[in-house]
Amino acid sequence: VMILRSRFLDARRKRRNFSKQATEILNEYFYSHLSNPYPSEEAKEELAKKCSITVSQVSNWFGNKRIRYKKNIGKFQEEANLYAAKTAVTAAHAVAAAVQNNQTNSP
Amino acid sequence: NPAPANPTKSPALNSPTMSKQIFPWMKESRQNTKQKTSSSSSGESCAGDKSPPGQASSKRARTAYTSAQLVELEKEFHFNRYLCRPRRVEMANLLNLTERQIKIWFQNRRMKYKKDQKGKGMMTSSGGQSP
DNA sequence: AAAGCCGATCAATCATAGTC
DNA sequence: AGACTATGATTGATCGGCTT
Repeated sequence: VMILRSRFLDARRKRRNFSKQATEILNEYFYSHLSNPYPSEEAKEELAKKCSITVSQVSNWFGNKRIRYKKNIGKFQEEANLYAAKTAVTAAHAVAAAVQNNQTNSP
Repeated sequence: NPAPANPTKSPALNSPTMSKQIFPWMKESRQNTKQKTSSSSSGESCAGDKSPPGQASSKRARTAYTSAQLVELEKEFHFNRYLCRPRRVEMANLLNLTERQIKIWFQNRRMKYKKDQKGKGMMTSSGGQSP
């Protein structure tokens, strides 16, 4: 009903995609918290700063991501593995650093 | 939803091809978390709540408000950010919406208003560009 | 106890950007 | 150029928590 219901009162025009780095950061967080991808307000603020976008945009991103992910898990399988591997490497580096640090100043 | 105790805390997923589980948030399509033993129309105090043809699910289809309805709602919102009960009943009849819908609309509108106010208010000294 | 509000989220949809 | 897909934003409606 009332097709073309408004045309006005719709400020969602002129949208721009986020930068590649921003999407990278958001995806990294999403897939490294896949068991519970619900960032706290503080986490959102931090992400917003890193991505140079607003907190609302971070919320929108996670909202869209969650819904679309669960709607078609298979479609994101590839992406999921990609980021899973990436964070695994990061974690490995962290562990390596920790181990080394532990050896240098140990009893 | 009591998240199932996660046995494996931080598995060292080595192989790049796996590790996909179906965590609880990926399930349940809303309107289900609370399964009371018996099903009954949610206690609504609003008159005129039409139950979907037949019965079954309460799909709560996303009703598309007409521009006329939105204009009236917006006008009223400018007058009062909050609605008193009598006025709400009046608008429900006028716009052919349930009291609940009016109430929800005002709640959402207040949230939107607050969000808008947040965005404004901080302009260092640069103007907008327009290529 | 019940009704309303808030904050977060969901889910459907809109409109545009990007791809082929 | 046009169809199709990806993606950011909007919004009616729900859920849980807290207040009146």
